[in-house]
Amino acid sequence: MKTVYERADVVPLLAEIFRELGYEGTSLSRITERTGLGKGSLYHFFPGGKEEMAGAVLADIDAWFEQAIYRPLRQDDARQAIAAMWVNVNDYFRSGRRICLVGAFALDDTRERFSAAIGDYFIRWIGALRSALSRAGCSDEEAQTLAEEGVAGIQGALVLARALGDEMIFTRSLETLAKRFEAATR
Amino acid sequence: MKTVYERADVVPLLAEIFRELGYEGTSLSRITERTGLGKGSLYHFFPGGKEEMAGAVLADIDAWFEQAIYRPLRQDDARQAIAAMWVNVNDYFRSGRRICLVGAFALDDTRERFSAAIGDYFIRWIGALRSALSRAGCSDEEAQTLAEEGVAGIQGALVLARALGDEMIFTRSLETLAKRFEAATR
DNA sequence: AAATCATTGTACCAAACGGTACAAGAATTA
DNA sequence: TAATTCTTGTACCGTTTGGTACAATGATTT
Repeated sequence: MKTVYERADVVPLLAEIFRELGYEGTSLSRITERTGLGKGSLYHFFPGGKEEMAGAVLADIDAWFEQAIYRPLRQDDARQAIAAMWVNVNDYFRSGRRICLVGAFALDDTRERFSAAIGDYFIRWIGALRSALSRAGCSDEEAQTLAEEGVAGIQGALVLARALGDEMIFTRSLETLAKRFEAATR
Repeated sequence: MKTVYERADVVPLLAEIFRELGYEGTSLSRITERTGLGKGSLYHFFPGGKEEMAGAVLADIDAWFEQAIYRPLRQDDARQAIAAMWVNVNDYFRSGRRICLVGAFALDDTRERFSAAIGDYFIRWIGALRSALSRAGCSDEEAQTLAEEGVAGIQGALVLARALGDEMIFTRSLETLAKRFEAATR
């Protein structure tokens, strides 16, 4: 028996599984089959079972967005951070081939289990984006409206891209949003 | 034993259950408990089981959107039909308390089962909206972009409203979109 | 009223579910 | 090397899953 994995190595694998199958659709047998880890290992790393696994995935996602998206929006040059956001988001979601797990969890009953993490994720995204827009010259009201429109637009573009099996519509939607932001901050 | 229900009476009940729990999260026991119908009745109306139930729900949704949203957008006065769309969509989704089942199905593996119906729903919505925008004076390119932005914006607003447990953000997002459309069609 | 058809509740099925127990092997420390 | 801790595979648990069979009752037709 080998000691190959650490908890941190498993989380990204779990993330991909939850993304594809959803919370209820992800069974322990699918997890063992796709991670190669038996139930022994799984319950050793995540004593709380499936719920703890999904929780760890959400925390991991949150940490990534915090450092790659939110913090730059709050601290760095506003226009540059916004421009970087479009690029990073397009990469992160693989041009729409990958979905937003937080958004997906929000849509069904799974939300009840993780409402705090789900709410936080979007509150902080909108807040960080609003901060950047304010610094870039938008009025408070305009910054709030535009920030909500941007985040909602990304989530909607993911739905559309998956529904139509079309990556181009995702990238195109981001470009449209980017243009709106540029028009409002010059 | 009574003969109360018809197939058509069950479909809206099923729709609400699938909306709340998702496809995988919806078990036959939850269905029997919330519809009051035993497995006997259920499999009598839907011999194909859960998949046929969800298929019937999607067909029902599609029919509603066709008559209430798409057809007016294609046939009636363009500006009026667009204005009516925002109102009808806000009502249909109960200000964001209700989600779009088609969008939710698109996000996870459930898409594989119903990809044709899911794709159709969004293609026809975008197409109808583009038609109205064109008739209202938009260029072909602008109409396409704006139609995609509108449908994506609605889907994203549903995600946000559910994630934040906030109805106002949904209604507010629709108003923002409506203003964009008005600015582009005058 | 007899016969037919539509509807329904109950009992049942094998398979899969999430989770637990635990002994045995690996890695680390003493 | 001995003791200890960290990992892992396997077997097992009770429950729930989607689905089937079928008899019994309701409504409808003849």
